[in-house]
Amino acid sequence: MGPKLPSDSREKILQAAFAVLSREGYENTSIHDIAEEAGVAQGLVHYYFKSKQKLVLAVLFEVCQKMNVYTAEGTAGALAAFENFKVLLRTQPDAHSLYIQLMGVGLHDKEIGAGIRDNIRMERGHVEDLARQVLAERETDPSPSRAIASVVWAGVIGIMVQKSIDPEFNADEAVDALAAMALSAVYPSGQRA
Amino acid sequence: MGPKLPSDSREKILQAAFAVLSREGYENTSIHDIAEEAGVAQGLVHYYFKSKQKLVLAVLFEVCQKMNVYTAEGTAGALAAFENFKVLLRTQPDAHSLYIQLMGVGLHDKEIGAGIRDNIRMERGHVEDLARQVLAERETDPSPSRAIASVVWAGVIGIMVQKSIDPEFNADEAVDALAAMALSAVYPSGQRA
DNA sequence: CTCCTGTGATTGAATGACCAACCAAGTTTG
DNA sequence: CAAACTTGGTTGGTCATTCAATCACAGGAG
Repeated sequence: MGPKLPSDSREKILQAAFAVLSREGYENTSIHDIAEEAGVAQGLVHYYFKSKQKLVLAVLFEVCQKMNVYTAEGTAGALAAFENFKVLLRTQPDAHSLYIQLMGVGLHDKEIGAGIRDNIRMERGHVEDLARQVLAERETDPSPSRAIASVVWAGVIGIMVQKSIDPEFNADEAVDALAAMALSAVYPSGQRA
Repeated sequence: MGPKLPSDSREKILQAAFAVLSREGYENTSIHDIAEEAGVAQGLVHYYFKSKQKLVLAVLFEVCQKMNVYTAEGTAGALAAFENFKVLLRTQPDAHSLYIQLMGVGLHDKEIGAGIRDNIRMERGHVEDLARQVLAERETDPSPSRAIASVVWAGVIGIMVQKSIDPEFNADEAVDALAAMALSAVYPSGQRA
């Protein structure tokens, strides 16, 4: 028999919380349900996570880690990230569904809101870095990279939402169009008056 | 004393529900709170709206009406819509906040989900019509209009989300960039004005 | 080798609060 | 008067959190 790590139950609870939250939805999920899914007693959930809020915060952190798409740099990295996103849309619908829900919760829960906000800022920052690298490769003005990142990340969120809510939504087509628009906008031709 | 319209209380409840839901959040809002805000008895809420779900559905319909941005057609209509959206971001933060929350709720509530889904499809359809008009004005292939609409509406949702969650988000810059990308993408790739 | 004991892990029941929905009785209005 | 409207209390249930009690086990004492 392998050694019984003290964090074994903690991990089971975390996975169960993710499963129940994404399956049943935030407002339909009780600590009791999570404990049942994890196969432990209700009290143990509060032993490892002081409150429901802290547990959901830990789950949010877990979800964010499942959504990483950055595997390379420069133009190739940008193209790869869009491809990775298309794969994630197929393989991680639960994580996306839960993320969308926690966005809503975060609007009125200080801690969860801070978690979501930090995640969005970080992701937008990654996109901005990629945009700057692409612009540098083309030896053009790097100043629009922030605006581009705002739009690209908005598109990512919006595609996630439409895909989650509408099963008929053509996500691949949308991602391809977003990629084309983003990479053509990086050219200096898109200047505004 | 003015004449007491029978629909007066119903309207008061609807407005109160919008106010409390957007201020406190969905899972922190009870029928009791809404009745108190409206200045009526608890039972009256169930008299006019059979259930909490039906009430929220009516509020969702109300919210969607506050988010209309289409005032003209063709390229001018598209530009006007983006400008109207920028105004809405400043004037209707409550409606946007509530809409985002109901997106999350709709993922696990059949009726609210159907309401959100129909709204998204309709909005995307409006954008697609505008895109087709713009492409027609330019006498180019209208086939990419669906993909463009998917990306533009994704951008709209994503900008709403980022603006609601992050007070420091520069929404005007993002909308301008989205407009520029959308209107330049309408050109067939390779041609530049 | 056995017993003892302290500590963290785990249990399940109790607490106190809250809520959606229902209802029976009152009020207004046409 | 009858129908629509309004009231506020009741009901049956759920929930997060707390807590006292039990368990597993490691390691020191005898």
